[in-house]
Formats: sequence, C-alpha cells, structure tokens
Amino acid sequence: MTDLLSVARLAGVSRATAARAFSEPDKVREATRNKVFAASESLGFRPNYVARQLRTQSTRIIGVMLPTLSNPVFSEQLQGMEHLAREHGYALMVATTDYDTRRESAVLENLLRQRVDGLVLTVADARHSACLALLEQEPLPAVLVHNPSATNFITISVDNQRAMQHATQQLLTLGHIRIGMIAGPVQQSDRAQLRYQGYCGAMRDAGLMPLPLMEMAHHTRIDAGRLAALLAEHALTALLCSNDLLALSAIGSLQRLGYAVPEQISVVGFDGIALGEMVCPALCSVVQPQRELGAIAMESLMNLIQGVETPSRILDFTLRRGESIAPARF
Amino acid sequence: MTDLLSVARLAGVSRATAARAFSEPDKVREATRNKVFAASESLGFRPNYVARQLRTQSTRIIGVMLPTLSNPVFSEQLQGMEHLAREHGYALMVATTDYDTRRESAVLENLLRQRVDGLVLTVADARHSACLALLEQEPLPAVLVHNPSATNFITISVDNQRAMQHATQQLLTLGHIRIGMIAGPVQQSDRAQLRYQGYCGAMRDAGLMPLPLMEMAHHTRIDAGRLAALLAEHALTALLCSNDLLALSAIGSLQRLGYAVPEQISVVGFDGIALGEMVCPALCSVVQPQRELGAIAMESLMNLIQGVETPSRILDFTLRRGESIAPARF
DNA sequence: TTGTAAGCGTTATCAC
DNA sequence: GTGATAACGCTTACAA
Repeated sequence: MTDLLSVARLAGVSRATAARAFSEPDKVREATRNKVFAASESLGFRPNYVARQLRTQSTRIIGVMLPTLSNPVFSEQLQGMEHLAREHGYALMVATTDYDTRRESAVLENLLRQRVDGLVLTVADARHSACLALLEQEPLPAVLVHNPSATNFITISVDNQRAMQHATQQLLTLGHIRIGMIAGPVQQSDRAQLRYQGYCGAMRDAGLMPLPLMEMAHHTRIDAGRLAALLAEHALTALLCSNDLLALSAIGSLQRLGYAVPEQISVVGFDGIALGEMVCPALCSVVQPQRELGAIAMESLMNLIQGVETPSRILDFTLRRGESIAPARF
Repeated sequence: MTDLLSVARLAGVSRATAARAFSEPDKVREATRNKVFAASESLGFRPNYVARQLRTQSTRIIGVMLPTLSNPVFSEQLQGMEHLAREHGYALMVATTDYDTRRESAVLENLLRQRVDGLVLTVADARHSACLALLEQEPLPAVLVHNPSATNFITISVDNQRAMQHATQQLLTLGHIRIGMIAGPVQQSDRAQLRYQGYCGAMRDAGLMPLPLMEMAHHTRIDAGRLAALLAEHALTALLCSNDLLALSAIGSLQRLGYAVPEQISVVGFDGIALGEMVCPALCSVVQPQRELGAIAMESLMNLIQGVETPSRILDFTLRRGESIAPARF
C-alpha cells in the first residue's frame, strides 16, 4: 500500500505539503493541491488511520461492550449508537460479554489497549463489577447504559423500578391480586433486581404480599414446566416478566398449556421490542426507547470527549397496553 | 499513559528487553522479567495496540459490515462472529448500512483506512455493488455472508432458492394451490429475489402460475391493508414470507383481520429466528443456522488470513414445521 | 541474555 | 506556500 511520501514524491512536493493538501486544502496553492490529488489517485493512496491515530493520540474509535446481541434490546441500542457515532465520524469496536464478569474485564482491558477515545457499556451488575472498578481509575470518557446503579458514572437508562411498579399497578387496577414475576438469572442483572423491587413495592402499597421472584435458567426463555407449577401453586391471574423475550416465550408456553391469554391470565413484558407489537395478542409491555438509549448515550459520550459536562439521564418509559392483559375474573 | 520506555527505565533495562518480557517471556532471564513486570505494574503500563499495529502492519481487527442490526438474523450472525473472532484474538469493528449502497462504499473505505486484517460483509445486492467492485481490487481477505451471488468472493450462505422451493413444495404437498409470496424492498436484497425464484420454480414444477411478488415498503413489517387486498384478490390459502419478521407481522395482522392461522391460511417464514418458536402458533420457517453462518464465515476468514485456502460454503437449511401451516381446505 | 537503532505512516513544529 | 525534521510507542534485526 502506498504512503504519503510516495504520493509527495510523485507530485514533486514534500511530504508535508501532500499531507496539507488533504487536511488543510486552503493552505496549499490550487495547482499544487491538484498535483497531489492526481498523484494520490494514480497510486491508489489510502490514508493510514493507524499511523494517524498514533501520531494524534486519538483513534476516533468508540469501544462498545454489551451483554449479548441476541436480545433485540441490545442490538437496537447498538444500532442507535452506530448511527450516531457515524454521524460524528467515529467507528465502533464492539464486544459482548454474555453477562460474564470475567469477560467484562477482559473486554475492557482490550478496549483500553486499543486506545479507544471513549466507551459505552452495559455491564451485568454495576454494583459488583471489577470492570467498573478498574474503569474508575481511568481518565477515559465513558457512559453506561441500563446501569443506573453505577453511581460513579454517567448513566443513561429508564427508572426500572418505577417502571415495573407502574406496570404492576396497572394490573392491580385491573383487579388482579395474585400477580407473579419471573426473570432470568438475576445475579447477572441489576436491572432485573430493580424491576423486581418495583413489583414488590406496588404489591406492598396495595397491601399484598409480593411473591418470591421466579428465576429462569435462561435470560430469554421460559421453562414451561416450572411456569405451570408456579401458576398452579399460587393460582396466578397475572404474570410480570423482566423482559419481552421471556414474556413472549411465556405467552407461547401458556397457550400451549391451554391457558387463554389474556382471558385467563394476563402477561406483561418489559423493554417494548418491536416484535411484541406484531404478534397476536400484542404484548403488553413497559416500553423503553431502545434506540434512543443508545443514541443519547453516544451523544453524551461525544460531549464528554469534547470536554462538555453531561448529566446522567433517566429517560421516560411508557406502558404499552397491547392485548395481553385483561381485567381479573373472579 | 506510560510507555514501554518508562517501564524499561524503571526496571533498569533497555526498551527491547522490556518488550521481550511481554512478547517472548522465555527469551528473558526470570529475574529481569520480574523486574520488568514489577515496573510495569507500578507504573500502570498498558501496551499501546495502535503503536504495535503500525509497527507490525497488522491490526488484529476484523471489519464487519451488515445491513442492519434490527433483524435478529444479522445480530445473531454478528454474535456468532464475535465469539469466534475473540477466540482467535481478533476484535471487531462493526458498521451498518441500512441496505444503502452508498453507505456500503463509505463503510468499506473507512474499514480499509483502518487497515483491518480482514472483512466479513453482507451487502444488499451482490450483483450490483460498487463496494464489492472496489473490494475486488484489494488484496484484503474477505468473506461474504448471505450473498451467494457474489461469485468472485468466498461466500457463506444457504441455498436460498432451493430452500424456498422446498418450503413451497411443502405447501403444495399440503394441497395448497393459491400460494402467494411477500417480501421487503426487493431491489435491496438479492436474497429475497433468490427466494422468490425458488417459489416460482416450485409453482411451475407443479403446473401452477406463480403470482407476482408482493413487495412491502419495509423489510420487516407488513402493510395490513395491502395484505388483506392481496389475500382477497387471489383467494390465497397460503403465504410465503421472505423473512421471519415479515411472517410474524403477517400472522399478527391476519389474526387481527379475523383470519385463523393456520386453519384458514398457512404462513411460512424464512430464517428461523428464535422468537418464531416461542410464539403460538409457532412459526413454520426455513431455518438457516444464523450463528453458524457468522461463525463459519469468521473461521474461513481466519484461514484466509493465515494463507490457507478456503472454499465457499452452502450450509444446510431445515424446514421447521411449526404450527402456522395446515392442509388446504376446499 | 541484553542493548542499539531503524522504521511503521502520519502530523506538527519549525524554519525558509 | 512550502520543505525539513522530529515525534507518536512499539517491534525486530543485528550487535555485543
């Protein structure tokens, strides 16, 4: 691959002039500039960003760390970040962790070695995170998404607890009393824990005993057998799920078990993934602005990088009514 | 940030020795090595990959270009690639194009300037792609996913045409005759076109006239009004969809329109996304191994980078029966 | 086993 | 306006 020096030679100018022709075109006489461009063209010159990065000490790369891309919440978030980063001329280096804290640390270390200009990350549990502890020592601009419990960082998220509390109240308003909640591996998700607290709060406010959280082995798939047992044991009429995939999986399982949704049992999800609206019954869900979470996080990071102070933000959620909840029947 | 020279000085050795302590530990006496590590530790040294990349002319970064991350097919594929790349010590630089050929070219140029060691890409239409034309001139290892029509490249995909032909035959076997097909913007997807050809082939083989492809404005969402018109006009009893999101959207719309699926109308999707299995009725779909497509593409790329010749591959599909198709009723 | 020194392809700081 | 030259932080012959 040709370099700037060859271009300069072919154009009959110095390397400095060739460089200027690209970066500060008006500081170069037009004739010279054209010679440089012609030479560049004929040699198939392509600027080497790595060299530039080393020299300028700035990579224009943003490191992105996410638990998984198999959940649309995160891939939509990533899509939102990608668009915004591109607008600002930044590229994305993306890594996933599968909710594994050791991978979180390894990924972070890698990104730091790559000298990314900033980070947008979502960790499994911000309160017990070696990775965040390390990051705190670093002067690198960083924004967390979905991790409001990381109080030492700038975070972008919705109020998970209040959101789930709101959803629970909605069910209570519909006359439900025996309401249960399921989640994926809860140790791996501070979000799920906050959502459970929201459920508990709403139940207690209504003078009801919250049920223990039913924990599934997988973040996004129901164990139909255990679900059936849970329903029977507590005679549930409504089910809250800590995310939409779990909720959709629950609805499918329930229907196969012979339950009518929402006539016999109401189901509520969390996240508001696009698919939830398409299926029938449309999923009732706490909608968080998925792309916007990513886009705003990236926008905030861009500010930080430019030295502009930027606040943490709690974005609004909405409860999408859908068709998967109905008044309780007695 | 500290550099190797400072570490070396603190350890009382030369820069070369410090470097070797990291890259070829056994070529350094243990005592020296420990001095280096200790110095490195106390200074908080972190290798600068950018400098290494410039020096070694190898970034250990793979460029990834995908149409969108909003379709699980692609995000799963990316997930598969990410795992494999990480295993091999490569990082991923990810960009999306929204099926826009101009963005494809821009993204490619960027990735080339970043001097990625290889590329895994999925383009909108491999037969008309400025981006691939450019790439052909480059000596860079590259693998295409989902673009079997790119004959000058190594491609990993399923046989889209045969797969859709198979699905269509399945419907024919069930007694369906009036079978229609819908797709997203077909100009933007060579895959959709291949799938349509598969449908046409099966229909003709059965002595039936294929219907024109019904093109939706969006890749992943149905226009319910137009769908209804289509159904009525041709009195369809079965509907093929060029992807699963479209199919799920179609099922939802149909149910809201009062159709029973599959009793009145059978629906078949394409891709085999995980969600399709969860909903009820479970989506009948041509399943392609999404993660594997990504993983194998990345594996092939790793081979290419090491100079090992690697063939294009057509992976097997399976038809998942699901619950969204049934025998035709007369 | 360790040190010296050149070089990767830029950008930036000087002079002219 | 343009040119010479020194970094940026690392790897790697080659020497010692």
